[in-house]
Amino acid sequence: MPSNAEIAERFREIADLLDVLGERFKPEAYRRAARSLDDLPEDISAYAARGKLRQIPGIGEALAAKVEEYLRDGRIAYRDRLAAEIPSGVVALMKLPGLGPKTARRLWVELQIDGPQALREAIDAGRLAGVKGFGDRKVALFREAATAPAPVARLPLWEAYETGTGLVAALRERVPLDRVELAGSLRRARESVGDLDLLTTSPNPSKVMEAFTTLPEVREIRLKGPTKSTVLLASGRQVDLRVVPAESFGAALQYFTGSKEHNVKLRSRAQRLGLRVNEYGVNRGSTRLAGATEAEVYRALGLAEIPPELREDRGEIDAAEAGRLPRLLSAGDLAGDLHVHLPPGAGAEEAADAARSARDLGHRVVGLVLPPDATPEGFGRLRRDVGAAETGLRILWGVERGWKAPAWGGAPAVDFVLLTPSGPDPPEGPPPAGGFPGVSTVLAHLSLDRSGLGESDPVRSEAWIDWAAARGIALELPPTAARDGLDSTSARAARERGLPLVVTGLSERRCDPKRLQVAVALARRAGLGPADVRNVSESPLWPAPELTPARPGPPVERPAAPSAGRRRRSRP
DNA sequence: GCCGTTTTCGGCCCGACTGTTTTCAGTCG
Ligand SMILES: Nc1nc2c(ncn2[C@H]2C[C@H](O)[C@@H](COP(=O)(O)OP(=O)(O)OP(=O)(O)O)O2)c(=O)[nH]1
Ligand SMILES: [Mg+2]
Ligand SMILES: [Mg+2]
Repeated sequence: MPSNAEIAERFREIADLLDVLGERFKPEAYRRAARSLDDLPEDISAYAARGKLRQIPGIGEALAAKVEEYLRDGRIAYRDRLAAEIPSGVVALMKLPGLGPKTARRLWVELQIDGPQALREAIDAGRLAGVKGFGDRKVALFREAATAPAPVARLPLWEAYETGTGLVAALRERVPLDRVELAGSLRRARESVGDLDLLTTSPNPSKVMEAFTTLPEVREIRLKGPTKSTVLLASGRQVDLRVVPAESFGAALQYFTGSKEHNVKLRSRAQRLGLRVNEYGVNRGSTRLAGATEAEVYRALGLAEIPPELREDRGEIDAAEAGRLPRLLSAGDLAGDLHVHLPPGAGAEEAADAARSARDLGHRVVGLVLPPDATPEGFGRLRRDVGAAETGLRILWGVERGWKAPAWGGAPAVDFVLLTPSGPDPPEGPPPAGGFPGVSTVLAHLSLDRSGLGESDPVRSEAWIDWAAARGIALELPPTAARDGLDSTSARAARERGLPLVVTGLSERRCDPKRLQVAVALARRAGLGPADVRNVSESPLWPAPELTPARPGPPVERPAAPSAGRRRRSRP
């Protein structure tokens, strides 16, 4: 859906330009519409053709006209006029850390500074000295902002999770803390995370701030106050810490988890109810109604507690009011992980270790995955040697098979095949030989990634979902999202198509509960419940696809029939 | 520019930190 993204980008440009002009609410109106376009499940031109543009949240008469103009002309005259009036460098100035629309405009209008480079030169030439409101400290800050390297890119969720949990552990080592949570986009399980947001309660906030800002990995202190500090790590990654009293922990967690748009909607709702919501609690006048837990905060607003993964202002507040929030998957629902890699040439010991790691987590089933060069003979030996050594855990054997791999040459059959694509798009023509008939198949290591951030390219993910749906092939939700499988947006679409879905940790040698936890969070973000996920059952396999047999299929050992009530696939 | 179980016009979330401010503006979360 290229035009959705293009129009969203044009609207965001307009928003930035209007910011520079000092407009108050219009910029947010354009950003809201841009976000709606990003969230749209279909190409915007389909809405335009049906005359339904105005039904998109944040699109009214004026913006609908601009969408139509772009679809017709490939440009929006209003944007072009603004862009001609305001040098792009002024927008760049506004985006420097610590500078905003007011400063950028003043620099431009009063001092003819039209970009970061010009700002640095002006400062070095002393042109800012004595200008009202620009004292020495501010000028120094401007210069630093103008010469600092560009801010680091967003981090894929899984990496943010590792950095974040490491940081929490480091902080706990140095100072006693009551409660600590990672909040922000990480807690919401966004596929990409900009900064890390930490919330704590402590009887001694200043001690916590001191410990936080002096952590060895801290390169620079951006802000430091009694309740809030911001630092940059050596990596350039920003971390925000907020400390609040224990009785405000729930309200603060609600605030710091966001999203911003969710918070604004919630607080507007509170206003209507005669209430005020902030990070310290819910209040009516000077009476405090809630604050210790998030559930309390939502209840005070007449809402069911909204899972963090859904807090994006995409209708979840109305759903919470109506009691229509979905029952989401939780880690405890899973019977086991279906994607634990065994190393090349793994023997019985390694396989047994992997199985035991799963059993020790209380799992009832594990999918052990052989590397692509595995052979039926080697697999036969491995399975025999592992034998009945394991108790209380069912092993399902899978093998990764490349698209062009020769068909699996004979018995014994594995329990499932992880078919790995060789290119970015589904191929035309006959189905691959890598799989084989009669065996459940999942597309694995599917890379739909658009930007290296775990977010899928909507066009390609739709193509793969179509391809898999037509063949009864399952799709995978790994902790790395679109790098290796579905992200939450495409998982939502796949669920609507009724595809078999598996939530996996995609780990090496051992079942990794932390990776599984992240994958579950992504599944929750997709709105998936236990009924949508195959591996909630210890018989998680799904019907085998229809692939062209390369040779008569070997006898297939199916330890158990797939559960009843499975969805039927349809041919295209 | 959008939007409506108080509004079709008047609102549009609320607070922390910093700098230069003598009472607050700007930026950010
Ligand atoms: N009420 C309110 N809350 C905000 C605002 N801006 C940010 N927050 C809250 C909600 C955010 O999720 C949280 C953390 O802010 P961040 O800027 O780190 O955003 P977030 O973590 O959601 O996304 P990120 O991946 O860091 O870009 O603070 C705001 O303008 N108003
Ligand atoms: Mg954040
Ligand atoms: Mg933050």
